[in-house]
Amino acid sequence: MVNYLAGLDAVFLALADPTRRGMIERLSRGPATVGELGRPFAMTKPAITKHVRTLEQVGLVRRERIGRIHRCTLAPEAMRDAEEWIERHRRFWKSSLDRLTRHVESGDKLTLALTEERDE
Amino acid sequence: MVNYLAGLDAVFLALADPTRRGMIERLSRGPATVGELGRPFAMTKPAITKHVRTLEQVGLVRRERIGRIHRCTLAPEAMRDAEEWIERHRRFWKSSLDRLTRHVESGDKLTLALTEERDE
DNA sequence: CTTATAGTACACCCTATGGTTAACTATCTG
DNA sequence: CAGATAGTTAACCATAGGGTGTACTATAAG
Repeated sequence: MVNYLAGLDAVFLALADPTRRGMIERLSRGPATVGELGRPFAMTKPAITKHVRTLEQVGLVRRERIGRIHRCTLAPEAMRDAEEWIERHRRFWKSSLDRLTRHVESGDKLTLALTEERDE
Repeated sequence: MVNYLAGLDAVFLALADPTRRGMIERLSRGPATVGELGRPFAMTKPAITKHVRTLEQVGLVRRERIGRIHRCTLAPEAMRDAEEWIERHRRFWKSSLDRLTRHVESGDKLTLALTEERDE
């Protein structure tokens, strides 16, 4: 019924890490190598590799090998679904809040608000 | 230097789960009890409790106890930072893509594009 | 009082995540 | 060729996440 795009899980999960968000911020100012992406963070190269690969796998980063370096660029189209999802539910908020307010103001109609969605 | 709001970690992580996104979708159509939130999902009550608590802890859901039921409402203000973060980097995309395109079109200036941000 | 209902707490399991060290491949440079 | 540089792979570790079953609290209802 509700469509849980598997991609949303992955994108939100990728964004839930400060290191990866930092990499995205860096990439939003232009392409960078893996080494450059990792330099600001106090962690080893394999850890950096993993983060970059995560970003690549969820489609947020594209990679191009040039000689021995890997040139990474941001591919923020992958963020569209995530942004749309959030935006959609932030919009619904206002209307549902209005309805709620109406119920609250009418006192004991609260119970109605609670049971109106039950289907058993 | 870069401000990694701890809250962003938590909100993105909360959104990275289909069950919790489903609960938010449900709540965007009006308040609901914990039981109502969990009914669509094939999992036990303690699991539901945990998901709801997660949403509550990151500030996406507010809870009000009425007798033995817990009335949950959406508090999507907590999504603002997340949405803003995404929107910010989706905006930067276009400009950085423009710069990239310029470099690509000029052939061997690619190397320049890769080194221009190094500060060591 | 007794039972059903709403929800939580606790102990536990399994797997995924984020990190490490060590060793490796591949490219660039002297 | 020898060495340095960029990056990955593999094995491992600790912790957190999502789920379970069972037991519990508290309110509602007969």
